[in-house]
Amino acid sequence: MPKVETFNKEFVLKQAIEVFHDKGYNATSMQDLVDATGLNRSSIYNSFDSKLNLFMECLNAYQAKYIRETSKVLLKANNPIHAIELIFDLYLKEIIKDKFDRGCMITNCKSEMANHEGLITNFLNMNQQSTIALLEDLVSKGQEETLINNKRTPSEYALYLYSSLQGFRMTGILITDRTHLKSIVNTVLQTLI
Amino acid sequence: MPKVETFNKEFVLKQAIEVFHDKGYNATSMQDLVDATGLNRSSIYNSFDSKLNLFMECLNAYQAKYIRETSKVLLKANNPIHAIELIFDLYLKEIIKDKFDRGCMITNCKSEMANHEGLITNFLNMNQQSTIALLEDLVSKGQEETLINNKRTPSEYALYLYSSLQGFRMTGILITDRTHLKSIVNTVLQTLI
DNA sequence: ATATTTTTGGAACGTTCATTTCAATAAGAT
DNA sequence: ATCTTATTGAAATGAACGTTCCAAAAATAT
Repeated sequence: MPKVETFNKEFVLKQAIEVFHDKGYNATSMQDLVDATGLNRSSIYNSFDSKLNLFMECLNAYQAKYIRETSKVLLKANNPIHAIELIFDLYLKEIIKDKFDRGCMITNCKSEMANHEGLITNFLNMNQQSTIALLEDLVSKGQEETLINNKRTPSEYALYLYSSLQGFRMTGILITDRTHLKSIVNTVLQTLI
Repeated sequence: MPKVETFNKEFVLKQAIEVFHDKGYNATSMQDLVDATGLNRSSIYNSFDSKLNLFMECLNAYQAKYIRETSKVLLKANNPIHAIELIFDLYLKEIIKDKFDRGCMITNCKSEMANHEGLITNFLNMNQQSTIALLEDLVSKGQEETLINNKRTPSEYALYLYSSLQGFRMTGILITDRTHLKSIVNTVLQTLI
């Protein structure tokens, strides 16, 4: 059969993510996306149906990138508490790397769109659930190895860490000093040991 | 002299805050504000100059309300650590009370607009500074009274608590179960004692 | 080469946006 | 009563919004 998709979808999503991450959903216009991707308006609608759907694909790609990087980081961890530290360090690096100080795209999306768009709220709930599950697993193993104290259950510590991660990302929007950020991480970890 | 301002500015701001808090800045239209305030378009522009300026006034009023409530709560505190707990409890009540689960208007604004609008970024920096200063003062006193441990400096703990507060507000957008939320607060406090 | 299907370009769709304009109305001050 | 200023109503501004449309171009399969 004939002409197959010619543009690089991965690249297009990467460019779209940059805009959405910077401006959020509502402040991003279709023209912004046309400019950023280099695609024609029609091509965007042909391939992504709507602005919201393109945003959803960006969210998924953004999440997938973090899942990949988290998995990579977990392999380097000596033990569960070290794994948790490396996860925070991953975000710390992201904060410092981002020269526009945009925070986390998923956290920003939660703040902007949660409880307004069904698809988005569902994505956010799934993201939350899997993040907490990962953390709970790490805490559970950490307690088995007596590296993490037993003052709270894995479920409680997981929720605490999830909440701390979000706060960390929010803080990183206005505070980008490595020392200050690392101090937050250390204080969070101090709770567990 | 002649006709003095006739509408209730406090009420108008309260109504505008409801909309901005719910939808954020960009998703709120001038028509939304006309509908919510009951004011005429022209009257809004007469009194507030622009959408952005009205939003700034809303932010200030919203912040002032929290400063008032925080001051009230601090009077009830037996000691500095109790004061910190009461501040978290204040937010906990807000989270549970809000039937639309909108999170904190200032945190949302940070996520949506920080590092884009100068006036907003300035407001957010001031808000951050005063919040951290309050927390640092409480931690400092708590350490003097040996209610808070000396593992970290007041400045470090203040930043940690500030970050935790933001995370708490973000978490409260999707998790509104009192038990879970209270568990986060207790875990944060456990770090200090 | 021809048939088939996708991607393009670019204009156009109808709405909605924030903001302005201006004459009419209202009300305290003189 | 009259002057002065604020508020109102309603329409109009022009730009920008997300989305659609369609003919032209491109590219694979036959």
